[in-house]
Amino acid sequence: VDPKIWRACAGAAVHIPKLHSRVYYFPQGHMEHASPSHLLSPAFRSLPFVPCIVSSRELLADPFSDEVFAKLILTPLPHPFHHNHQNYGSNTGNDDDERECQNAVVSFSKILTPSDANNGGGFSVPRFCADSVFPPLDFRADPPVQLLTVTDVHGVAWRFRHIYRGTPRRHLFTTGWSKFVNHKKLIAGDSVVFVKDADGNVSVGIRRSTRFASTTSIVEAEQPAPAQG
Amino acid sequence: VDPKIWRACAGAAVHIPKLHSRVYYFPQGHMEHASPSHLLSPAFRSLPFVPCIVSSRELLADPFSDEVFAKLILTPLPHPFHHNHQNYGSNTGNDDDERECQNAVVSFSKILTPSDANNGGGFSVPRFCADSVFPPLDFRADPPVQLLTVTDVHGVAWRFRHIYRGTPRRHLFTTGWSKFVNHKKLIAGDSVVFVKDADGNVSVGIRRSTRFASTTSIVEAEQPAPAQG
DNA sequence: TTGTCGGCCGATCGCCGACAA
DNA sequence: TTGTCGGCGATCGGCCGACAA
Repeated sequence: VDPKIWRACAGAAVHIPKLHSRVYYFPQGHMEHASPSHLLSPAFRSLPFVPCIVSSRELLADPFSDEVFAKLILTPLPHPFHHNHQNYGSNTGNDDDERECQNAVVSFSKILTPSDANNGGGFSVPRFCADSVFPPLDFRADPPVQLLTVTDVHGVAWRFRHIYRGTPRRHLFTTGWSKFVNHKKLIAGDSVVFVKDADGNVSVGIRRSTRFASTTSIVEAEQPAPAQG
Repeated sequence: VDPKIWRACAGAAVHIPKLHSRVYYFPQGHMEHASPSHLLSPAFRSLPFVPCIVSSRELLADPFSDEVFAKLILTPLPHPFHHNHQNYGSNTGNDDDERECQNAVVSFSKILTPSDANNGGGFSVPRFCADSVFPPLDFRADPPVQLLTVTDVHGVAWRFRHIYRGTPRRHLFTTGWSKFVNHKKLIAGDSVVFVKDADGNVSVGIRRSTRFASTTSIVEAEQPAPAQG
């Protein structure tokens, strides 16, 4: 998975330790989050924490739900960390892919409204997103319209008809949007993330709202969110 | 799963040993059919066959594909079979459910034509099926029509509009058929099996044609098959 | 007897500007 | 600036008899 779109989907608050960095593994915390059947060597289970090295690091996306996650392999260190050890890696600063992300990358996320997710078929493109992420329209045309190709986390290409119309004028996705919503099984409250890289290529990621088993809608509580990433 | 519809789906050639009957387990044959990861005790792997008792027997259907299968648990016998042993069960004759199936049960199977599986939405009901399996229509009506409710292997009810119309007259399923085809993901070459029990209740089962990875259609080769079960 | 086709009608999809928040 | 609505035109699903195999 491309690190730019991965990072945009995960959000700015998520930090994944870089390769070869030193981390502490907390067996107790892991046990609480993992499934009950998760097995852990008894030698580690009783320790409060285990010093480790990140020996493998992959940014992945679920092939069905598109949800992003990281796969880390931690190798226990034979001895606790010692200050000023010569083989220390750095835990601070940015990873290579994080640095790359900050380099000439623009992203924008929007929580889908009921109208966006409806079978009505359209998507209201916020003005800022159209101006800063998508290729500029030819405003001499009436109405200005273009075919936009974006790629998802798996590299699959999706095409949206991007039009600027209506009174007052606004940016919209029409043809192609409904197919995307249905295929990704998006509902109101989910988010879409558009990312433009340095070459002007646009990617799209999705972030699903946490859906409770409760019958009450949580869409209201999810509404107020910062739009720009 | 109801044994009547299970047997109709499996076909007359399929024989499942009855409970408590004696069977031979062939490890080599099983290994060849099972997935490579299937584990088998080394104690059994080298034997040509293992005398067993059928200690559990269930007729099941895959919840997604509707394909029927049997789950047997075989308990190895400590010693090879001896003739005239007092605890011998019988391997011949019919199981209880096979006997039940033969009792006042009528079934009919048809391989779906392209027209049956098309999105056109209809199903040509063969004359014999309409006469012998489905409840009789009121031929005084013009056209004769009724709403037929059938249950699948999971006990889910499906409703088909059964009408006798056209020139020349023929039996057809219209409303409800397309929904069934799409939900079961049926294609031309697959079969449907209708079963009427002694109480006149109608069940429906499906049997999928073996589909090869090859790009050539196998529909032609599958066509000539006996219709009545 | 029954598989396939073209015609046709109604339902749904989805594009549109109006309007208001 | 943008969310929702009603209108309406295009498309599609699916019911029909004709016809032939």
